[in-house]
Amino acid sequence: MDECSCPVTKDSKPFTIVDVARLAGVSAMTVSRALNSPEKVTPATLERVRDAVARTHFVPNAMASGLRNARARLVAALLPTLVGPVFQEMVQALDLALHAQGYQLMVGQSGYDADREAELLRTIIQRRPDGIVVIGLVRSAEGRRLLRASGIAVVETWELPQVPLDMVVGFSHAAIGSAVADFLYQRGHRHMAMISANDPRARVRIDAFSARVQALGLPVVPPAFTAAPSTMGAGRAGLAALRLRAPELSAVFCSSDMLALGASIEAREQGWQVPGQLAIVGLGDQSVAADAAPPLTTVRIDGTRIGRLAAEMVVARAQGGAPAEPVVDIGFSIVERHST
Amino acid sequence: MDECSCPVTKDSKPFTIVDVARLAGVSAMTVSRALNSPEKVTPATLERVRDAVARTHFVPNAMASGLRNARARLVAALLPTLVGPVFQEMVQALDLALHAQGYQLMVGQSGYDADREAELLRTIIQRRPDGIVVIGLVRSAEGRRLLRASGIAVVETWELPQVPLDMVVGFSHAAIGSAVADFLYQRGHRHMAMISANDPRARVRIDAFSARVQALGLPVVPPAFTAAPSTMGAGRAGLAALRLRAPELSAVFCSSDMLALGASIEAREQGWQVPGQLAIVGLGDQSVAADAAPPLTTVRIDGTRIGRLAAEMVVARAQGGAPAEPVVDIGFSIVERHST
DNA sequence: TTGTAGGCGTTATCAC
DNA sequence: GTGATAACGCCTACAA
Repeated sequence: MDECSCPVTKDSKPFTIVDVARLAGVSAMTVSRALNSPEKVTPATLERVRDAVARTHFVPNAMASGLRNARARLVAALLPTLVGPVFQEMVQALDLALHAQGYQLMVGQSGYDADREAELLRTIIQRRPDGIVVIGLVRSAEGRRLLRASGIAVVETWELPQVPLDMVVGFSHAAIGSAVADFLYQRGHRHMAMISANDPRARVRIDAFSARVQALGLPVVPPAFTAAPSTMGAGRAGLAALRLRAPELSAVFCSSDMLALGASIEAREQGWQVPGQLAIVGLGDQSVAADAAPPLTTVRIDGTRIGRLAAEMVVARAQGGAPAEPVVDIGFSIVERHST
Repeated sequence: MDECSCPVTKDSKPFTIVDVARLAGVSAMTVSRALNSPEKVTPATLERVRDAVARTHFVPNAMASGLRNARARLVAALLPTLVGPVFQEMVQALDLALHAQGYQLMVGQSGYDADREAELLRTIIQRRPDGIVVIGLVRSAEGRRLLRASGIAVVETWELPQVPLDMVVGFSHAAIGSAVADFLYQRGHRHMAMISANDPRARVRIDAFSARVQALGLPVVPPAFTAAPSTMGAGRAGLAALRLRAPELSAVFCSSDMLALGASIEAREQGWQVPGQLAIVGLGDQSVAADAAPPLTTVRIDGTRIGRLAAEMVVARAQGGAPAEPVVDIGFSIVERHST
C-alpha cells in the first residue's frame, strides 16, 4: 500500500506543472487554475487534472510561485535561542496561527550575538518572507538597516522599545522589576535580591528592581548572575551564592521559573523553610511553577497571546492592510501561590 | 547612525541585482559573479559592486536563485511539537550544523497527527528543501508517498524503523525498555512500573519493559499514562495513581526527566524516601536530572549527536554524495545517579 | 472555459 | 574579465 505508482526515479527531475498538464491533456495554465481556483474550471477538467496530480504526486514549486507573486507565504522568527521553555509557548502559538492562514514558519537563533543577528537577518531576508517576528529588539545597527531597506514587516516582541522598528507586541520589563519589589515589600520583606540571567531584558528588570528597593529605603543586594540557559542547577547555585553575601535575605526574585524551582530545591536542601524563611518569585508561569512543592509565585506573561498577536499583525500587513494597533503592551500579572 | 541612506520608500519594490548593476555601471552578471565568486572579478570592479550593494542594502532573492539552481539551501525539520525540552538539544545542534554549511532550517510541528503530518509535508515539499529531518517516522502513507515522489533526502530520527524511508539516525526504544527493567532488577527491585506518555515510541518502550518484567517472573503493573506534554504535574499525578494501584511499588521508570522530577517531588511530599523506598529512573538526561535533589538516574540520549549526524547526512546528499552510513544507531546509556 | 505570451530575479553558458 | 541570452516553474493579463 505504500508503493509509489509514479514513474519518477531517484535522479530524474521532479514533475512540473507542465508534466501534469501533458498528462491531463490540458495546458499548464489550466492546471494552475484547477489547483488555485477550482471553481474556474469545468468539473470534468478538474477531475482529469486532479487525477494527473494524484498519479504524479505533484506538489507545486513555491519558489516559482513566490517569485512570480512576490509573496513567499513565509514568516521568519528570530529567537535568541531555541532551547529553554521561555519562548516556546509563543513560538507554538505563532506557528499555529500562521499555519491556519497558510503561512509557513522559519526559525533562526541568534544566540544573543549582534554579528550573528545581522548575518542571520541577511539569510532570512534572502527568502523574502512576508514578515519577521523578532524576540526582543533588533540590536545590531546593520540588522536594522537591512530590515528597513527590505520593506519586510517586522514585529518586535517581549519588549517595548522607545524607537520601534515597525510593529511591537511586548511588555515592560522595568514595570515587572518594580512591581515585584513592591509586591515583596508589601508582604513584609526587607531583604530582597535577584537571581538573574544577564541579557538586556534581564538587566532592565534588575535595574528597576534595584531602583525600587533603594527608593523603599532597603539595602540593595547585587544580583547573583547565571549563565544562559537558565537551569535548575543555576538557580541552586545562585541561591547558595546570595546567601553567602546576604545571610539575612528573606526574598528572592528569579528571572525564570526554572531558576526559582532550583532556588526552592536548594532552600529545602539547606533546611530553609519556603516561604517561612525565604520567599521565592519566578518569572514566566511555566507549568513547573504551578506543579512545584510549594507551588511558586511567579510573574505571568501570556506568550500565547504574544504569538497570536504577532501573527495577526504580520498577516494584516501581508494582505496589504495595517494592524489595528501597531504597538501593543500585553502587560503581565503576578500570580501568587505558596512560595511567598 | 541608524538612518537608511537608501532611496527606497515603504512601497517601492526592493532592489534587484539589475538595480545594483546599473548603480555600479556593470552588468547584472558581473554583480552576480562579484557576490558568488569574487575571485572571478577585477578588484576594481569588485570594489564598485560592493559599494553599490552597500548603498542599496541589496540582499539577493533566494527564491530566484533557488529556482534557477534547483537548490533551495534549505532544510526542514518535522517535529511532533515545538514545546518540551526533549527534542530541543537535537534541533539546536541541527540548526547550528546546517548554518555552518550555509543551509537554513525551517520547522513544522505535526502534533502527533497523521493528517496534519501529510498536509505539513506537502507545504514543506513546496519549498523544495534539500532535505527533511523527521523526528520519529513518517507514519502517514500519504506522507511517505509524497516524500518518495519528491526525491528529497529524508532523515528519520529517534527510531530504528524496519523499513526506512531513506536515511536514519536513531536508537532502539525496545532496547531501552528492557535495559531499564534489567537495571532495576539487578538493584533488587521486584515491583516496578512505568509512568509514561502514550505516543508510538513510548508504547514500544512500555511493551519491551513489560515483556522483560514478565520474563523475570515479576508482576506486570500497567503504566500510568500521561497526556502530552510531559510536565512535572503529570509526573506527580502519575505516581499518585500508580501507588493506589500497586502499593508495593519500589521502582518507577518515567518516560521523561520532567515526569521523573515530578514523581520525585510527589514522593517526597508523601514522605516516601527516594531512593530508599522508591527508586526513580528518568529518560533524556536533561539538565534537570543532574540538578535535582536527589540527582536522578536517567537514560541518556545524545540529542546533539543526532542533530549533527542528521545535518551531515542531508548535506552529503545535497552535495550529490551519499552519507558514509545511511542508517546509524547512536544507542543510549543509563546514567546512574542517586535516585536509584 | 481554456489557451498563449511574457515576466518575476537570478545564474549557466557561451560569446567577446 | 565582462556581457548578452536564455531558462528555472509558475501565474497575471489578455486573447480566443
